[in-house]
Amino acid sequence: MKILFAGTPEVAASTLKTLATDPRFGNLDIVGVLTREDAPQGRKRILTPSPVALVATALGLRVIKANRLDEPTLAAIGETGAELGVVIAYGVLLKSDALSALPRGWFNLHFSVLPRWRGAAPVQRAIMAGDRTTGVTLFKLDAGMDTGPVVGMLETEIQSDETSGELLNRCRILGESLLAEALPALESGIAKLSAQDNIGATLAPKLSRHEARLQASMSALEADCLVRGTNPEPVAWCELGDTQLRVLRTRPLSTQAGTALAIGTIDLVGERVALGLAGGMLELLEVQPAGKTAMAAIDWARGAKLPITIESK
RNA sequence: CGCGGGGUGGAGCAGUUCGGUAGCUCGCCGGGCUCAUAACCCGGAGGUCGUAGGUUCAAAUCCUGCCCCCGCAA
Repeated sequence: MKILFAGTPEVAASTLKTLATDPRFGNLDIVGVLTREDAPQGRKRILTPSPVALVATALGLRVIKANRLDEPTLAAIGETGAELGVVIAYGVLLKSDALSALPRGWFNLHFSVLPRWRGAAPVQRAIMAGDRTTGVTLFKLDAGMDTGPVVGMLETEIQSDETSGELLNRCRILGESLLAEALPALESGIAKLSAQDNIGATLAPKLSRHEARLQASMSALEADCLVRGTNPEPVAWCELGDTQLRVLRTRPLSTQAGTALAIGTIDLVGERVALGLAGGMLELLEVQPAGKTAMAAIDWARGAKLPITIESK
């Protein structure tokens, strides 16, 4: 089957590589790869191709770079002869004329169990909300935001110490299994699509840095979910005087008698570095001071002048 | 030329303002105490202070160039 792959970030690039090289997808013919245009990256704002573009180029695939599906782009897609589109985090909304550009339609691999967490940051939102399980869903794109009929889904438990980066990687692998099952079914026409039930739908908008700020008023569990959900992007942080501390790894700490810390205070509790919150204590495991590389919290504590108080808003 | 922080034994930091014996908390090695220990005590190894040049009697510290790491902003 001739397919067009559409995606942009690292997670999509990994799956593209699998689709192109794994024997499970042997009868797949990737006739084109659609990805976002090169974008400035990093401090020096160097124009960089997307991870998907890099992988596609390395695989010798035809690459179409576009941030909008305008006439020329649709024409280029048409020239590939693709029958079906596989979309993973492309980052561009497809409107009706684009949706009808491929005879068999577009199928989006989404990293949540729809209709929960529709939108750009499903994995992060699931962790931040304290969900016990999540998964991947393959559905046919329609005009709405992640609202199309579902081809299939696979669920997985969220580990209590799992970060978004780790969970996303597991979901990626799950998603590849799902595609391995579903693509042949779609090709032969035996796949059944079932409409989403809008009851229970939640939105997962992109995370802002502002949302990733640790608040002293949180519970230890909430804060831990925030830290895990925002790692590796945009990363939880707190303010220490005139500087900021990024908090990469934490663990809720059971509060024993006599060990409670004042709310908003970071100090040593035995051999552990802990942050006192309104709802319990949060052990800091890995942090990154502004201007430094990430380090074990205990190492940071050695050079920091503890106790120290975080500022809240 | 977007703003800013940083590079000092294995780790994290201080010392740089005002040039003059390499410091602190750990780790590591050895010894001691202890029923025992991540606790405590004693001792020890380990550093051309990112790099190249300059100033100076003397540079981690002052001057100049370069390399590398990172936060913010986009």
